[in-house]
Amino acid sequence: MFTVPFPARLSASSIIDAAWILLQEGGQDALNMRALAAALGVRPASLYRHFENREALVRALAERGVLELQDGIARATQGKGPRDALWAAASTYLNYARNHPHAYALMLFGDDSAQTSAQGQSAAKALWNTLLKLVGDLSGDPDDTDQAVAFWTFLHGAAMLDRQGLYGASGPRGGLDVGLTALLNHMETAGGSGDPSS
Amino acid sequence: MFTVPFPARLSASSIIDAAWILLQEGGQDALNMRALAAALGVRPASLYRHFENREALVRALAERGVLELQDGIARATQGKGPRDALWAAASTYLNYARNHPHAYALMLFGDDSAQTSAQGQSAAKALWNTLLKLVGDLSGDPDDTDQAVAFWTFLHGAAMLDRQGLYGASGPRGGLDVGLTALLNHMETAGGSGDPSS
DNA sequence: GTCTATACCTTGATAGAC
DNA sequence: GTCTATCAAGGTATAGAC
Repeated sequence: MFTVPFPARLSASSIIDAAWILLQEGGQDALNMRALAAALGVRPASLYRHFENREALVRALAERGVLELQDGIARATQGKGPRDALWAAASTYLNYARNHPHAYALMLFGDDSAQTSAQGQSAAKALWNTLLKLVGDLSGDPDDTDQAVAFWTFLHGAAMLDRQGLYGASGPRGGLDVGLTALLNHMETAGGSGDPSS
Repeated sequence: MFTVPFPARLSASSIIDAAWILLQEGGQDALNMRALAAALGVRPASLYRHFENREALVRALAERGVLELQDGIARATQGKGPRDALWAAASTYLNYARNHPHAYALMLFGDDSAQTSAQGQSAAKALWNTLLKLVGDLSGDPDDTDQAVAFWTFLHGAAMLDRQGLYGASGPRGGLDVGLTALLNHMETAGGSGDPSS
């Protein structure tokens, strides 16, 4: 008579926590409703009382990842000069992507890993604004989209190549330092986007 | 009596051609054995006489993509000076990724889009050698791995962000030009990897 | 709110007739 | 070499009892 379902065994946050672990350890494939239910000691059907479907769950995970990464960047850049802040942001970004490869992919690619996804757009916008401000602090142009695009492009490329192990056994070596140095130098010397006429 | 299976309706190359179209139009999801058989006017089981399994087919497609891209770069850079050649290579690379987004992903990510894949490694190595040589021609160091890593990182990042539509409605704007300019300038001025002691 | 039970779908792949 | 027929495995999701 004390096996009535109170208090609830599940909650949105406990599900997200378990799902996050599954994602972290086995990627998207490991993140399925059966495995998730098993990890929580519950039946798959029970999950649908807390999340309408798998997509909603994935959305919540992506949001969590973006907030974590943004928070990490904010903390790493606090109190630093423009150039140091950008360097710290890059380092934080790449470390996060390396330590949470599946979450990083989930944030930017969403569910399918093809085409544009809603949470990908949202995550991208959030990260974009974060990086844009930092870049503006160095280049002097508070809306230096071109330099910010270049910076983000480089970071994302490094995150993805690293994630797939495509740098090979020797890793990126000094390539990331070299690239970042080149981009930051260019920001400092070039000032704005390079086309003041527009 | 003339419906005997000669001459064969299928061949490895006709299958690859059809698979390439499916991949191009619908991505990996559209590339399944049923759809492929239907596109060829044949039953799914018949495909297994020509490819041991789906993975072998994907491997062949990845190989085709790498060759196409390498060939395009070779042609675009031919007869150009070092800096122009690198610029042309970048342009060709990004155009290829934009025009064949699914094939590009297949080449570098392989089947699953998670973890390291065999054809990903192979494709990466092939592209790497192509880019390494071009970079060496500009920087002066024939084995300037750091600069080549930076260059490739940027290209891959641009290809992936573009592919996912994450640059937003306004696109990368001048960001790609800015980034490439920064990297090429750095190659010219910095000479080697920057650590002649190693 | 969780359970049992199951429907339903989409895959890749195979056996054996022709 | 292609066919019919079918299996096995994996997934999301729902109805209705408790």
